[in-house]
Amino acid sequence: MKKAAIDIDRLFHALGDPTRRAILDRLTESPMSVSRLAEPLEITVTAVAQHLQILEEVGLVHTEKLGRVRTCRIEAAGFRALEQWIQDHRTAWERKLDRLGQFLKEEDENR
Amino acid sequence: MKKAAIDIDRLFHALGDPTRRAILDRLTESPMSVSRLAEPLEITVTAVAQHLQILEEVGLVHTEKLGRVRTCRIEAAGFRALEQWIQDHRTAWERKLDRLGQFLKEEDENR
DNA sequence: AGAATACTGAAGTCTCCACTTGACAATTAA
DNA sequence: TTAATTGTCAAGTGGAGACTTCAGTATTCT
Repeated sequence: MKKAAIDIDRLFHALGDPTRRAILDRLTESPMSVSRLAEPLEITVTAVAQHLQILEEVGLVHTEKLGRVRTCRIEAAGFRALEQWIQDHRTAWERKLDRLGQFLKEEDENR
Repeated sequence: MKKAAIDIDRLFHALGDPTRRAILDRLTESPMSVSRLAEPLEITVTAVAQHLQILEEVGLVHTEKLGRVRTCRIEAAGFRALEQWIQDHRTAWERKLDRLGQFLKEEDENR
């Protein structure tokens, strides 16, 4: 009965948006409120809240509301899931790329 | 005058689609023609070709046409770009997460 | 040559997604 | 208490993107 597994689909999708990556970079500096996050981005607070929901769903951000302020901070789970995916694929990838290595040396004139 | 830099936006976007990841996984086994790639996926050859174009643009796949057959194989550049992005962000991320560590221990009862 | 194979290009459909607006709720400040 | 701040909810708009179909081109097979 674990936390819902992080969906790699949604993870990549979440990271595919420049605004969301900007939010993450910003939160890397320090935790921050929603409206504070919205300031430099030229979009509505509502839009930022929507991005935050997505980021939270994939475990890249954690938020918590105290009083009227929702404080957002970065979370490790999503990042770890991404690293895990890469880990899982690097092996197969490198194996393949090694096999290709020989193959490509034979036609090395076309680069 | 280097190759057009791989756009991290497009990279994440490319990897965000399950069909495209399936194509990649498939190509990890061995190089393959477009129509061969299309077989197990339940979509048109045209659709697969469109996916391949995207994958090629972000350096995850390399294709080459000989005669009437276009052979597709996996390429390292995109994968490396992804690892690079992670590398660049892990530091900041971990620094932040460490700082958070102390903070979170103090409220460790809510998990 | 004629038929099958392997793709390509253009155009259309349909769904999803980023973002907005506008109305509202809750908290804090004056 | 009134006003400002901070965010939330519901609904709508516009554009991108994952397909499809159909018509065409080049190559290989018979």
